[in-house]
Amino acid sequence: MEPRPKTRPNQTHTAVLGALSVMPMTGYALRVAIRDVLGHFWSESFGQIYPALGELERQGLVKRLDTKDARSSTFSLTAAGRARLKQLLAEPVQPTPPRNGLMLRLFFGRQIGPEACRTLLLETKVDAERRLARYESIRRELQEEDENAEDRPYWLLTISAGEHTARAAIAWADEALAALQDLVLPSAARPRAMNPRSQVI
Amino acid sequence: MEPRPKTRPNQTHTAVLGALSVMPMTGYALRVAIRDVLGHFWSESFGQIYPALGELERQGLVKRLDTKDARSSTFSLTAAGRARLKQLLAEPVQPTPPRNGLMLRLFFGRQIGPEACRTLLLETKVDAERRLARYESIRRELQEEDENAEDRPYWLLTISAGEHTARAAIAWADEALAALQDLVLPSAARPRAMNPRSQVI
DNA sequence: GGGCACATGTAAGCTGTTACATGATTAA
DNA sequence: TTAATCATGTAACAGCTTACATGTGCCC
Repeated sequence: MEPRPKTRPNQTHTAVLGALSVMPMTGYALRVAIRDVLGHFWSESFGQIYPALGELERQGLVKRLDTKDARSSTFSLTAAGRARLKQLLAEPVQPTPPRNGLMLRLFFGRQIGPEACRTLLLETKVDAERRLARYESIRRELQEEDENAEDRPYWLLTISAGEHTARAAIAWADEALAALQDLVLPSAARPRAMNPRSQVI
Repeated sequence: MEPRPKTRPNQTHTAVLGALSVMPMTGYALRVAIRDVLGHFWSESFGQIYPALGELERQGLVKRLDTKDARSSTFSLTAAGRARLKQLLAEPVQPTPPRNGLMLRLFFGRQIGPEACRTLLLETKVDAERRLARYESIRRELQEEDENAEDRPYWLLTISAGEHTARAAIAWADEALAALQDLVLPSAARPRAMNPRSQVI
């Protein structure tokens, strides 16, 4: 009974090192950056960041600048830290097991009925529209500013992914709402039979 | 210091009760059903299912049928269990904090370079295509069989979501691959400047 | 006879969230 | 002066994964 045969690389480390690769930051700023910039596809809980910084410092991957103000310290990546980041990013993506509460509810939608499903879908659609608007505004901001020109093309890839996903969610919600409509109404009441494919893309 | 002010409802219970609402099953069959049927949007690790069944049995939400074979027991939903399921499904969807390893790698793609990103995107695309094919075949199967006619429209909603998502992933991957191409080649080498929007939908 | 699918569980331990605790600075 | 924001951390614990442990029945 070996103690620990397989340690998965800590993904928090990847995110923290990555954020610091863009610019040195305090722990607090890291939290804000991860929430506001990576927020579309990543999250770190507050209580993870400080322990991670401590661990990374112990390993010599980040170092504290700025000891002038004793109450706050800015961390920056060391050369070893940058190397470690590349290593971590090169590792295969570990797919996170899916857990989509919305789909779970819809799959068992018979138990809650079409009306409740309709509400869920409308919420989903509104949410996707909000997200889409945000992505589009972020894209505009990014394309206007001249900072981080080297990183920008990569950042735009993730924005683009968000846009595609949001548009797909909107199209799906519309289609699903129509299908529910057909389910509730007597079949003859609506002329056009929904062919799911016809709505797609 | 109160002991536990806020207990989030155990989502494993929802999935297990939901699966049992379709048909009575053994723990083993539950695991298989959750993996094969809900697998596109849900997962339960093996070690969760038996403890959950025990807890649900203690609460009188499921009961053991079939004590004829002592080594295996089929569980079915009680009336209380069905009521509890409806209650759980009616609760607001708790959004799971996102953690998308692919996006993390692309966002910091500058560190690994365009070629590594290209590889990631190609893998993503192949994966999405495989998923899309699976969804389409499941849809066909579902539309042919006559079992579970009441549940089927809801199941199709989730299949449809999978199809939309997969198609969006494919379109995005194509667009992203083209954008990377532009990044690598000198700008004049390719006539058409990529306007990300032009490729969308 | 061997391997695989069926079947049931337990134990160890990591990951990640939430609440708690504390304090400085700044804007209204 | 009071609230918000900046700032740093710790403690408790829920949730989940993985590995371990065990056994039967069936098919090739």
